[in-house]
Amino acid sequence: MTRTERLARILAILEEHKASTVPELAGELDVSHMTVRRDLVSLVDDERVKILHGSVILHPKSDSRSVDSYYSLIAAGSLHRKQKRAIGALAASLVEPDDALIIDSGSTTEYLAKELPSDRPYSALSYSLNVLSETVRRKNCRTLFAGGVFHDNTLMFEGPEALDMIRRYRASKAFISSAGLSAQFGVTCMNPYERETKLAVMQSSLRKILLVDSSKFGVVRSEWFANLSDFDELVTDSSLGDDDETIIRGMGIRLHIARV
Amino acid sequence: MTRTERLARILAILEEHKASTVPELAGELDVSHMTVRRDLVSLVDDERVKILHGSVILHPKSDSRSVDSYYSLIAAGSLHRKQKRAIGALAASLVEPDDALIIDSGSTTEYLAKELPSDRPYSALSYSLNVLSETVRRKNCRTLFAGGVFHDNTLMFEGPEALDMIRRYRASKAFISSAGLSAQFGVTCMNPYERETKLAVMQSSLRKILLVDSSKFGVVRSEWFANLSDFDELVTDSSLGDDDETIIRGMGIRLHIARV
DNA sequence: GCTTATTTGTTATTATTTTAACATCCATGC
DNA sequence: GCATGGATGTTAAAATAATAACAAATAAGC
Repeated sequence: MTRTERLARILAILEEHKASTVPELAGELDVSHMTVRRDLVSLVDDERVKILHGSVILHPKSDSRSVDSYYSLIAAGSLHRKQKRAIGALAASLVEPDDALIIDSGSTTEYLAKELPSDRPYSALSYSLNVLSETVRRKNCRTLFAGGVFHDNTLMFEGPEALDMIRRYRASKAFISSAGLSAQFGVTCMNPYERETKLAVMQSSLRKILLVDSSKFGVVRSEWFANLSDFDELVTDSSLGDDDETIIRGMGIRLHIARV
Repeated sequence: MTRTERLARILAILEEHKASTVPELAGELDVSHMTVRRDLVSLVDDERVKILHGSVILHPKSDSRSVDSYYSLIAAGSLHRKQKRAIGALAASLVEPDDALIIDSGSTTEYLAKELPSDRPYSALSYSLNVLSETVRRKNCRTLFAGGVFHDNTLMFEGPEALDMIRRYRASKAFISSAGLSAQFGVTCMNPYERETKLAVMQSSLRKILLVDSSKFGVVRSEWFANLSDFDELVTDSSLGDDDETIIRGMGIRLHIARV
């Protein structure tokens, strides 16, 4: 077994058991305790693990994998991470005191939820587990949730009652994400149930704010739910092309560009 | 500082730092290392933490924890823990393949949710965050959720849409908890919104199963939602008095007693 | 094939933690 | 006020882990 394999196995064991000891790892890997120790210091240098006298755990920073990530769409290797995070942070800064928000599902809106301000009061209606996990823990945020049947690939809940709740609600701002947008074919998503929900959100919201990273421009998916011109604002990242920027501004949409 | 406060602070510190040591905790809590040690063994007995030589971490099982306990009603010092856990486990064993469940809010039902079987398919409708966190992670469980406005003391969601959803649903079994029950004054809870929800659940469920630890017998709270005789089964712990047992059996209620 | 460098193992020493026994403090009831 | 039981603190001995120095094994270069 190579050294690299050993390091990987150590991390795997820690993932599973949360913690371990040098003798335990030495037994498991069938090497001496000194070898384990030396492996561990190299993992410590990389900030992958933390050593307490007598035991090893995953580094608190990288450990976000245990539960949080269960309720998250943001995987380690997911695409356009930096862009999405920047977009989320910029969008969060648009929240004003006493706003009534609707926050759509998706990984970009999850970043928004993570960055939500904690110094002013507002309400937030959502329907996906990843957004919910963030809003419930904020004291200054009144959390509303539209339930339904759970879909475990999108972490979203959906059903007639959820639509009713959204239709009855009035949002001052809705943060909506999409899988594709095109000047010609409009703004599109992947599933019929997402479409239904987004349609209801568009109807109930005063200002409609689209959150998309620049890779979505020109992309068309199967489910249409709005025209680009239906949105009041758009938040994206700085890789946006000049043509696209001209088109968006030409439609009178307020454009926010997050520098990455 | 009381012992209970100390236990809670230890758990809080572990939540935040993932791990700690006896000297560290002793310094933080300003008590001797022996006191910390004795606190820790009691937490180990409750399976709340795990001790490795030289360090302490949250127990892997309850570590679903880092985030989870944020969504939990089960605090370190909460009362009748063992009884509730035993009741939850026994109630979970009543779940049969293809059951359509409604799971009420509360700490007893949280224990039920934690023990839910993973070897058979069923649906579970809930409306509280602690139950939700458990059902969403089970592949074999179809999760339904009745949304609404979030109440952060009970971790429960409530509103007209939630009631609609419950009323439209048909459960083969409902697991309901209560804050008090009395042969004379019926089964009671604390808040009007809990009452509304529980009433709806009673209406929509074929078999109504009450989960209460024995300390609730003879207790009357402000909000009535059912008579004892409205329930088909009752799960409680072995400290139940003989008189109460006779009354319950006399009503034709199937009684399950969890040995602690 | 030999030498050299790198990795791994062994051992003894040092430091830390655990355990246990006993002392002290504090609250409670008589 | 005094006695009693529970919780907390102190101390020393035993167990376990960390460190360091060196030996052995393996891999790499010539």
